[in-house]
Order: sequence, then C-alpha cells, then structure tokens
Amino acid sequence: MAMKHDIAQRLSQYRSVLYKLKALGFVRVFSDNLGDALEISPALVRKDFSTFSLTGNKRGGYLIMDLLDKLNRLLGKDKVQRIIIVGCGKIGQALMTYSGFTREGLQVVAGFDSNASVISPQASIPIYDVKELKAYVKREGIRIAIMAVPDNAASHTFDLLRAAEIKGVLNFAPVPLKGVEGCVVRNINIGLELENLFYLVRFSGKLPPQPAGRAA
Amino acid sequence: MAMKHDIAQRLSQYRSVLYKLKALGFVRVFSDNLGDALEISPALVRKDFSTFSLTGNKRGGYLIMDLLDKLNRLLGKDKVQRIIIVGCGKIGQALMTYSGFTREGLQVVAGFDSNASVISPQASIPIYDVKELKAYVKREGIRIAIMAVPDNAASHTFDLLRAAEIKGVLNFAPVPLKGVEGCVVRNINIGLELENLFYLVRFSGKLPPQPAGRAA
DNA sequence: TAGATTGTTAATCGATTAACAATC
DNA sequence: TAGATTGTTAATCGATTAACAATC
Repeated sequence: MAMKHDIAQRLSQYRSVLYKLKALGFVRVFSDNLGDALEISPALVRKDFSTFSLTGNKRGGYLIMDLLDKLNRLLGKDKVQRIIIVGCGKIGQALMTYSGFTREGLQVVAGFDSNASVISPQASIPIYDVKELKAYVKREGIRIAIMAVPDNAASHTFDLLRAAEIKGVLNFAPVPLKGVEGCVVRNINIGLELENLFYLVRFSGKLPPQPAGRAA
Repeated sequence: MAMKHDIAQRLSQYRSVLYKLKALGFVRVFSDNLGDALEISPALVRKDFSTFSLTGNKRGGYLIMDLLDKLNRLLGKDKVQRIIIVGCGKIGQALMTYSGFTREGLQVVAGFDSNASVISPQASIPIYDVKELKAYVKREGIRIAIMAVPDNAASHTFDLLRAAEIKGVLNFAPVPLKGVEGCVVRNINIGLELENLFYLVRFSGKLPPQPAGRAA
C-alpha cells in the first residue's frame, strides 16, 4: 500500500544535493556526505544506490557526474517534463509562474479553467476552456496534471482528468482524492499539514499518546 | 527520526471524515467504515483510537460526536489557530485568501515581506515589513508560520523566524530546511512532488529497482 | 602497506495487521 | 441468546541500520 513512497523521493533529493556539490566544484562524494545532507544513515544511501545499480569505488566514493547522469536518466530528466494546471484561480496562477519548476526541467505548458474570465489562449502560457482538456492532453501526450480547483469542483475535475487519460495528478484541493487504477494521485493538503504542525508543536517531544490511563 | 509523523496526520483525517458523516446524519461509526475511508485497516483505526483513549462500545461502534469532541480537543481545535505568512509573492498571497483555512479553524492574521510595494498594514489581512516580524510574533503569541519566499531568501528568512521564536514552519521554498531544536519544519516541495509523480507514473507497478543485474 | 569506503548480509526496529477474548 | 464489534496481544512485515568482508 505504501508503494515505495520514499525511495523515489530520496532519489530526487540526492540529485538536488549532488547538483549543489557539483556547483561547488566537488568531483566525488561519499555515502557519509549524502547521509548527512539528507539526514539519513550512510548505510541507507549505499543501499539505495545499490538498489538502482548506482556504483561507486571501494575507496574513492561515488563520482558526482556519474551519479547525476544515471539519476537523471532514472528520473526522466533527459527530456523536459511537461505538465498542465487545471484550475487557474490564485493558487493555479501562482504555480504557473513558479520559478522552482524551470530549474527542475518541469514546464507548465497550459492551464485550463471553466471560468471564461480567466481564459486566454494567447498568453505565453495559454489558458484554455476546460472543455478542450481531453483533446489537448491527447494531442500533446500530457501525462501529469496539477489540480488546483476549489473544494466542490475536485471530484468532477478528477473525473475529467481520468477521462482524458491523465496518468498522475498532484492535487491541491483540500479534498483528498484516492488514486485509481491507471492514475496516481498525490494529495497536498495545506490545511492538514498546518494542523499536523500545530499538533507537533503542542506536544513536541512530550506526552502525546498518554502511555496509559490514570491522571485525567 | 520519523517522529510519529503519520498518526497525527491520521487524526486529522479521521476528524475530516467524521464531519462529513455527521453532516450526512450519521451518529455511529465503525472501525471498518473509517478504515475504508482512509484506506487503512480497521485494526489500525482501533489501535489509533486506543492510543489516544478514544473509546467505543463493544457492539455499537464509536459515537461520532464523542470522537469529534475528543479529536478537536486533542488537535487544539477548540480555539482558532492563528498563523502568519512570511513572503507575500504570488504563492504567499494566494495562501492568504485560501478558503480551505477558515473551514479548518485556521486564520491567517498577518503577512510579512521585505518588498515595500506589497506592504499594506491597513488591509484586512495586514502585510507588514519583515522587520516587524519579531515584535509582532512576540506580542501576538504566534507559534506557526508559513514560509513562501524565493529560494535564495529561504535560509535567511528561516533565521529570522527562529530569532522570533516561531515554533513551527511550513516551508514552501524549494529548498528543504532542516528542523532544529525548538522549531519543527515541514517542507512542501512542489517540484519534488511532481518529480516523484513522474517517477511513479513511469514505473507504475513495474520494474523500477531492477531486481538484480542481467539484461542491460 | 595501511587505511578508508563500498556493497551486502544479517540483525534491529517500528509500524501494521491478524486474531481473538471480552462484552455489549 | 446469538451476533457483532471493540480493545489488545502476539505475529508479521518492511524499512532501516549495524557490521564486516571485499577491495581500491
């Protein structure tokens, strides 16, 4: 059920750290360094690498360039990764111009909305009527979409995305969607994250799950 | 290291589902129902509840109202939870008016920025100069902040937040921050989530960690 | 060579689940 | 009562780590 959730995440993190090291002029890196950077054990770094056949030298650690080449291939970073944004309200529009994307080889190629007043097919990142979603996705071979629609539109919009045969959805609507056969979903629930933060802060370290009854 | 990450998340999810059931007129709920809703086993539901002394009836399941009362208390939902947003660019401003918050009892009480052109202390949600951050936080007793600053400002801004004795940070900057003693951090890295999605889609189900060498 | 680091195996740890006695 | 569901214990499972032989 958990779906090897975490190792893929770590691959991206390795990649990100390796680019920083490379920019600093480093050539080699040791599992200890990467462990420190990601706050995991060096053994796990080596295990991950070994899982994906990323090999090093028994004495000289790993070659940064070599790791990056292989990680990029593994993560599909040899091509630009195109995404669309469905729902172009404030959050959707903010994401359209999010600077973090280009640097990562991600490109927002179009937006979709049902509200006529935000549609603008001539913009540098065009925004189309959501009616055109399916045709566009098929024509352009889009696989991944960000969903940034309000609450009450979430489930309907998700149906549209599935009808368009989108393969993965990053969902910002505050309604968790369940993945289905053929379509992976990642839910980003900001409210829930904040709640969690309040919880962690309140009990940081101490006594949350009262070990056992006594003392109301 | 993992910090009971997940159980707190689940408490919020239970809460959210329970409200929906209540709205539908339900009075009781069984661990089976909640397991289905969160896609976890009923045994885990019961375990979670038992961990927090949320009790049910051997035959009649759990009383929704009773669970909600206790969860709300546990999650600090008996008061409004105030947050500030540091960095009022597009993402920051989009979050300021995010509708998901009010419904969750979360209130954005102020924004902070260093860019004079966005400062507006008279707005309904005032935006102040970041210089006033520390005094404001102390005066108002703010504990949680959302950080939505660009990449290159992230680490400096985090220092400011720590100096202001903020206890928890939800970080949207594409630079993962490490939590420190006295300040919990949750990183939301949108680029990384997308990368992960591309990865999952490419290998959905099949062959990612080539089980063992052979067949290049 | 002596020293350091990988790659891998076996041990550990924690979270999840199965199972079932208690009981409504 | 017979049936259903909780609360909890013991078993399972998977992920992480410790440890170390191989070797550069």
